[in-house]
Amino acid sequence: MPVPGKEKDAVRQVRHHPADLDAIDRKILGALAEDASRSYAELSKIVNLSAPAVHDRVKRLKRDGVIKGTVAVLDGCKLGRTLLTFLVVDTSNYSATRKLLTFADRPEVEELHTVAGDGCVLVKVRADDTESLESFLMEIQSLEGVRSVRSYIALSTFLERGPSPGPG
Amino acid sequence: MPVPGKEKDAVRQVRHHPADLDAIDRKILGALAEDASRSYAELSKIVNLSAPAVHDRVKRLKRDGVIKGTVAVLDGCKLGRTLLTFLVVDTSNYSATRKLLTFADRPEVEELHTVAGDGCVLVKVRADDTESLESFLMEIQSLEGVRSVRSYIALSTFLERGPSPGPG
DNA sequence: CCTTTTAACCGAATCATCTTCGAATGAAAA
DNA sequence: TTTTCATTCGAAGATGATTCGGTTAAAAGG
Repeated sequence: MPVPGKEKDAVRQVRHHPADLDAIDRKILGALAEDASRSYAELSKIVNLSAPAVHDRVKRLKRDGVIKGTVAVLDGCKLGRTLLTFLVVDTSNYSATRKLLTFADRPEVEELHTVAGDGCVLVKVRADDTESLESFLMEIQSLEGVRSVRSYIALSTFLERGPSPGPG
Repeated sequence: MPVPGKEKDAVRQVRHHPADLDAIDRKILGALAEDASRSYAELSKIVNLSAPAVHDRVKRLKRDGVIKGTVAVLDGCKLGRTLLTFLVVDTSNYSATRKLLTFADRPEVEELHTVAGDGCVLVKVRADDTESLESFLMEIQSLEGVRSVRSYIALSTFLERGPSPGPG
C-alpha cells in the first residue's frame, strides 16, 4: 500500500483522519446534530446554498464517516428507565475486562469504555429502578477478577448530547 | 401490586408518566433508535402493519414525548475531538455546582449530571487533545468551591448509544 | 342484548421532499 | 492557455411522507 518513492503529503500521523471541514460543513453538522429532521430546503437557508449543494455535502460527510448515522432520541423515563448510573469497575486482569464488555448487549447499558485512571471500565447504565440496578451490580461484582465497583447515581441531567462540530 | 376490587385506575404513583407501550411500539422505537432514516414502508414490514398505521404510532410517540427528536450522530475523532474524558467534580457548596452547570454551552461538553455519591457533578467532555483538556481542567479546578476533580480518560469505546426500549 | 362510541387499521390518492441530471462557474494543475 | 477537477445551480423525476374516507373490532352504556 505505501509507495516508497513519492510521499506527496507531509509526514504526519493521521491515524484517525480528522476530516477537513469548512465553516459551511460545520454549520450543517451542527444543525443536523441538533435536529436531523430538517429538510435540505431548510438547511439551504441556514448556510445560503442551494438544496442540491447541501445534499452533496451531506452525502460526502456521510461517505467520509463524519456523520455516522441518524437516530431517534428516546426519553428514558417514558420508557420506564428512571435510574441513570455511571459505574467505574476496577478489574484485576484483562479476562475480567473482556467479560465486562459482553454486557454491551444488555438493553440497560448505554455506554461501555475502557478507561485509564484508577478504574478500568466505565459503564453507563439506565436501569428501571433500584431493584434492577442492584441485581445488575451484584452480577458485575460477582465476576471473577472484579476488584471493586464505584457507582455514581445521577440525580438530575442538565445536558446530554453527542459530539458537536464546535463553534462554526 | 394487583388491586383485587376495581382496577379501573389503581392508585399508582406515575410521577414521570411511563407511557404505556405495546410490543409493536417498542419494536418501532428500537428500530428508530438504531436508525432513524428508515422509511415507514420499511418499518411497516418489520412490525407487519401498513405504512400509515406506523405513521400514526410514530406521531403519537412523538406527541407523548417518548421520541424526543432525531439527531445526526457525528464521529468525534473525525471532528478532531480525540480525547473523551469523564470528570467527577467534588464541590463544597451549591453555588459551585451552579457555576459548573454553566459549562453546558461549551461545545466539548456532552453531558452534565448532578450525582449522588462521593462526587457532586459528573461531566462528559470530548476535548481536541490533552492540551485543551488540561486548560479545561484548570478552569474547573480554579472555581471557588471546587474541592477536587477526578478524571477518567477513555481509552477505547465499545458502546455508545441512547436509551433503548428494551427487549420487545 | 343491542347501540354508540372510540380507537386502530388499511388502500388509495395527494403532496412534500429527496435525489438525480446536465450545464455553468471558478480555481488549481499541466 | 488549456485541461481538469470540484462545487454550484435550476429543473425535472423518483421516492417517500402525509392525508383521507371507509372498515373493523373492541369497550361503554342503555
